[in-house]
Amino acid sequence: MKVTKEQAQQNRQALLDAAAALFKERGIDGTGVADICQQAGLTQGALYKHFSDKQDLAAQALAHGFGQGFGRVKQASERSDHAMATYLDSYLNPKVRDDMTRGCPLVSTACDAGRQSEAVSRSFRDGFTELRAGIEAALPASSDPQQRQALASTLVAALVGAMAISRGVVKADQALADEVLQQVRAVVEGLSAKR
Amino acid sequence: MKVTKEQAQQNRQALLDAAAALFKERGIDGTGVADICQQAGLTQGALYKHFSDKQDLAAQALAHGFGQGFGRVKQASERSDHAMATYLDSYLNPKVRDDMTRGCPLVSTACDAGRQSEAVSRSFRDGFTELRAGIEAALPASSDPQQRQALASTLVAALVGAMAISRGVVKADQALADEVLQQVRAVVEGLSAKR
DNA sequence: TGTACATCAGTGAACGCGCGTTCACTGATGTAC
DNA sequence: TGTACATCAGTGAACGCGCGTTCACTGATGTAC
Repeated sequence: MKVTKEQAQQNRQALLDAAAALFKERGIDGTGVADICQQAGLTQGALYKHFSDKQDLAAQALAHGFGQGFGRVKQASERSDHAMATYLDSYLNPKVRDDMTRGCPLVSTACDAGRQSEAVSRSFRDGFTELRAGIEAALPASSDPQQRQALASTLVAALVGAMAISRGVVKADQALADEVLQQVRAVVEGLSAKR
Repeated sequence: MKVTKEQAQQNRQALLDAAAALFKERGIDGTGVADICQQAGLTQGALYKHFSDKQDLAAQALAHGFGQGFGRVKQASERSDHAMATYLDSYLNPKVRDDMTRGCPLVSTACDAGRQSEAVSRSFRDGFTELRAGIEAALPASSDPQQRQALASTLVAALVGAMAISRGVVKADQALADEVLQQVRAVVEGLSAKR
């Protein structure tokens, strides 16, 4: 039956929430639309009233996921190195590693994104450039703006890589998974404070 | 019909070759066993005479993929910083980015590994520790061995993250994808030469 | 404000398809004598 | 060296299942008068 406009919008958000979480947890190819609809409390037919197909949902869910907190490096009011330390704690966190649902979409879909549609790639790019800009802003001023952005790109790559690797090895070797997180945390903090 | 022992071993290798390539290209969840068997020139039944199930094949194919070249940072005979430069060229290469088949298994399965069996995680860990040891050996001697390993972990994370990000954004923005590769290459080279 | 009705978000069953896995069977291999 | 036969890698068809997507239908919403 028909439903109020507000209810329809709420249902749409529920689908995006469920999709964002499940795609992060199980991957895009590893998640069925039935699971998403069930978690959102709707039937499968309803999904196709909001999204043209699974790829469209994936692209919008990825963008939705970025909008939920990982883009910004905390408040600009704090001192920049302290803000960075806080951000690193929340990013390279063992608890976040063990609950993919809570992690940065950049990590969960890093490999997925290259294998999906161009729309998914666009959402992924937007998420990356936003995060890189946040990291760059938290870096101390540099004489060479190009070097500053290059460093920001490298730090983001290190964060994403470290979390992906930590997740990859954790089932086989939890000590190593923790070690990688700590090591990268220390090195990245050093690099972002320097100068 | 039965086949010589040598032929059986050859068929097994063909399955591992096909699986390693296809899993890298399309992901573990995105690849069907039928595709693998077809590429190896065998029927699906044959696969189960060599591997207990798809997870077993995935774990062994991942290990097989690491054995094909990405573990070692070139010859130890070269000067260490030159060896590193050569390695970075081959690793953070736009052509390798565009042909996942040729890339490092660590990148292609970084997200997959966390979602698969413990056996897959073990293969992933072995590949990571091997690559990290290679990078560490190519680093200049340091007074603090712990710092040296931490730097090696961070550089590997940066390489893996950079390639994954470059692949993620390339469909939407090729210039950005190339830029990330170059920026991370420059920063990593600087970090690995220093001191 | 009250009534008539077009709209359309959501339902739920069905579609064809490809998935991972199994299994009875084949027939060359390679061993036992 | 020659023969008999157990072994087993590989075949190919079939299994049940869950996938993404479609569609005729429902009925409350919200608009037109």
